[in-house]
Amino acid sequence: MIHVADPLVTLAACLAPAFEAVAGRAGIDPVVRPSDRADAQANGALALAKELGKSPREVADAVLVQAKQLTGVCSSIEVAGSGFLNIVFDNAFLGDELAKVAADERLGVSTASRSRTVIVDYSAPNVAKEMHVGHLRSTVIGDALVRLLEFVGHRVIRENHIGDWGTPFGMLIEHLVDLGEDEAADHLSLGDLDGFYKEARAKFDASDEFKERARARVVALQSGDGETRRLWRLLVQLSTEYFNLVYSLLGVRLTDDDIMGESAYNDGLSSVLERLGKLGLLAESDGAEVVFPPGYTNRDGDPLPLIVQKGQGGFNYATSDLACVIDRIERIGADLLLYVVGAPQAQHLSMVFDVARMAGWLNEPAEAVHVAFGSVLGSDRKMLKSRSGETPKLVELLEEAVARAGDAVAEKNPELPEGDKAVIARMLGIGAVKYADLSTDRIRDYVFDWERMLSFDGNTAPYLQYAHARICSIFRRAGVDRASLRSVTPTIVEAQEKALALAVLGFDSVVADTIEKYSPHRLCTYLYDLATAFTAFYEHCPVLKADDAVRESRLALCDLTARVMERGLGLLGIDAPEQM
RNA sequence: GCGCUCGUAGCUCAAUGGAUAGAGCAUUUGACUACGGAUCAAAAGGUUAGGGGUUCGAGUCCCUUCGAGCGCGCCA
Repeated sequence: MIHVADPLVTLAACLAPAFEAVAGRAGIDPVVRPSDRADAQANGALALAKELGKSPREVADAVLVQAKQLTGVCSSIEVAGSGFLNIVFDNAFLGDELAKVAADERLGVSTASRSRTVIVDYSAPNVAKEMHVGHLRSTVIGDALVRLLEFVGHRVIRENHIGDWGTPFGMLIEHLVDLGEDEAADHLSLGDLDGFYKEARAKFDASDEFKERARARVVALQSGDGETRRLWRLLVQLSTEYFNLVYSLLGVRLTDDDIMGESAYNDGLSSVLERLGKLGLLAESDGAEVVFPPGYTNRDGDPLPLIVQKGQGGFNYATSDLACVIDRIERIGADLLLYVVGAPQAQHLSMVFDVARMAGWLNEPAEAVHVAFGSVLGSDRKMLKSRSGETPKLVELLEEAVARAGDAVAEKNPELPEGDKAVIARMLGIGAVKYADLSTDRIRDYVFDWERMLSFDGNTAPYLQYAHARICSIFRRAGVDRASLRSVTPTIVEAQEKALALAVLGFDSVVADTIEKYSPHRLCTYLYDLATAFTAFYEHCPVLKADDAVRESRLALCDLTARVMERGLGLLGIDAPEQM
């Protein structure tokens, strides 16, 4: 495998010995950062000055004297300001690095030093309930993380923890019985899941007789009654068929094989209780079996319990979540559990993880991480609502995105064949929605705005897709085989070429950084910067009009940019059409 | 009441403890019969909510006040 490092990483490795020689000890970080005054800067001298009892500039000067092995990597290195080292990369070095990336299927992205078995728990819609924007965030962020983690070589297991169990299923099954199976199937296959749920709920609230039947049905379901189980499976099946339609429209990789609903852990629930009991972690509180993880208090300042068995004897979601941890670690052998779940559940998950650690189920190096995200807001900065005041259905939102993108494509590029138009509209519309969701720090709430996300200007999917399509158009005009450009060593001359080269070479680092923080927005920001660097290059550096050698070099840069853009968008789950 | 998260330009958002806090919208000005104008350049716009502290250096770390959102025993 060809390993190509980010020039900043190479530089840091080259500078470290010089810093260590000056410091007289190992383990010095040169603190290499991007710079707006040079290609890079090393700030390590400032931190070292106090330790050595010298001024930062003296230290920087000393490092400079030691740093002779930088020839071939840098063309200039100088001390500036209060002790910064400003570094300019050698153009030939950058060209060689680009050639390595061009020859690499992975575009220079290295695989993880330690491959882990990662569970990504995401999407998690509820059976017989509509998918809404909350599921959008979990699904889109989770899907991007899956793609990123797989790309760097982890064993990734997708788990869709659907809500397919619990007391509501009594009323849902009784409602299904009332309607008749065929009628209910029609109802649900139309995607009117909320209607079905609401009708059941209304009957439950209005009729004592229905309420009684629903309760009896829950008991029958939990005791494994055959006919009840069959009806339950029918409900689950109708719902998952509907989910699959949404996933397909959305272009995420979840399938029925990834479903691990709450019901899947039923058999492990009593064992959770038993094991906690044996460990002496259980306490009895108001008739319930609970665990008190330290550090949590309720309104009255009393210790807050995690309830693992209700006063009535039933289990709840905490029990199921613990069974789930056990399953993932003991059966699957996972060492990283990612929960792509909304921020409001932070305390619950934190308590579950703490209890799992207390019980010894979740030990180093295995870890569980809550990949939390904020809410989707309307322009009023309140939870997004449709005009009628309801939570918008996810499918309708996606369909509107595709329709709006279709209008834009029809307007901007009327010559496209109808069939292509529909395909491209879907890529643009879905891409826009996903990118809007992924491009801001996930922990914050974000404002949903059709016009902004579908704009061809600014940090949006259509802008990035356009940058990519524009490059593809250059190749059509040039009539070159893109693959033939991949053995070319680009010649870096102009400042815009160099800026683009540095952007391309930074792909490896940004992928690693994105994964380390579980923050897809870092990759988004990078791709936007790449597109910006490309347009500056494209503006200043003629490609097709240039002389042969320069033309080939610039075409190679174009090819690399397009490949990084397409791969980067692909890691986010976003398509990059060649025309739009 | 306690806890968690957030607070950055008019708006929407960036910014591994590093120099002068960056983009995009919107605003103003300019370039060019255009290698896809779905373009580019420039200007203007900031007490990083307030106050203290740590540090050579703080939007970033700590404390505190204010504001917003969310959570806090048998729903998931």
